[in-house]
Amino acid sequence: MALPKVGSIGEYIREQRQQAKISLRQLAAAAGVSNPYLSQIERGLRKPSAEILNQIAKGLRISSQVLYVQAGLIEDHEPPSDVITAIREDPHITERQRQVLIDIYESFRKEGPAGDEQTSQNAHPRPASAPDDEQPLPPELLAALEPYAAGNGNGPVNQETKEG
Amino acid sequence: MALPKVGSIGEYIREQRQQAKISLRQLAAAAGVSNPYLSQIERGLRKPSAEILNQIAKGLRISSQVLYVQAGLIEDHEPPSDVITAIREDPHITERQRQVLIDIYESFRKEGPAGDEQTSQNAHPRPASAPDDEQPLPPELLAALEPYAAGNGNGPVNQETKEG
DNA sequence: GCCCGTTGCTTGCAGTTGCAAACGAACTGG
DNA sequence: CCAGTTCGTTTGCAACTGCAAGCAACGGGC
Repeated sequence: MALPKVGSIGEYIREQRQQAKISLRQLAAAAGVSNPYLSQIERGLRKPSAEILNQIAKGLRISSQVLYVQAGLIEDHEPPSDVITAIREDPHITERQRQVLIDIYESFRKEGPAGDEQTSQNAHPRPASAPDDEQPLPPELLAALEPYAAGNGNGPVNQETKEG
Repeated sequence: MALPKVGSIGEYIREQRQQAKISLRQLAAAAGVSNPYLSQIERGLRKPSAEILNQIAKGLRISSQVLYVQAGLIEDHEPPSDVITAIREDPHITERQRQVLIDIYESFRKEGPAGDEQTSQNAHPRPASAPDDEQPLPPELLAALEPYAAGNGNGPVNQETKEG
């Protein structure tokens, strides 16, 4: 995270644009906004909305989140060091799966305090290619997890709020 | 179709608010916006800016990112999974545990993409209600995980490589 | 009947976003 | 010198956000 803290979102955009060696108009075209408006944004005369910000991020080929954080529209993004938070916020898994993952993680934390096992913390970790071929997981273990994977079976998940 | 989902974000907010069992005005106050404006947002008559969206997310106690994705302001494909990233960067667990967690998570993603629960993203994990019938995890399952919990692979101060 | 508090919705208005058009400066080349 | 292009900027205006104020409906207490 060697990015210098830029007070203004506009300066950051301009920096990124100049690093990419593209003109203001080129970025404006790529982002789908007008050149004058982008000029004003970069100089801090306008406060772009999230939609525009998202388009600019696309045009710059950078993460929207990074830009949002720069704009102060997103909290400091703590996930990088908080597995529990990431699991809690993941919209792709069911509530049941969430709970199972958290439980397993916590049991791991209790089992073995790994001490100082530091790994390379890259900004873009590789997807799923481990250099050493560890066996993924025994099928029996995954089979044991399956009933949890589907939540409570087939009923619509609604057991959450059982307090009228 | 630049903004066809203006309505969906409002619906989502309303769902989350009603799940949290708070009134429109209460959320408006918690989010620091006016009640009429929140009403218009929920009904899809207004497109809230990212700033307002962030405040509403805070008032709802949900992640800003989740709301932004719902609003279509963040591309969902950007982070393959914040959970994976968080697991990979967690220094408290061993490499072995990391792999197990990732495997389980990915198996969950494959198992239950049913997509029937996505919207009930559990805004308030538990305001102040009694815990329901979610058993943490059967001990047998944790027991099955134990051999993986201690798997070192690279522990500097540890017994030598005991292949499991 | 009446009053009071809460719910959500509608209305007018200031302030802002975002753009089309036009501008001056710098560079190319005839 | 003038014509052509590209650069970032400035200007005037339509459209929008976001709010203060006010509205009708539901329910409880006297």
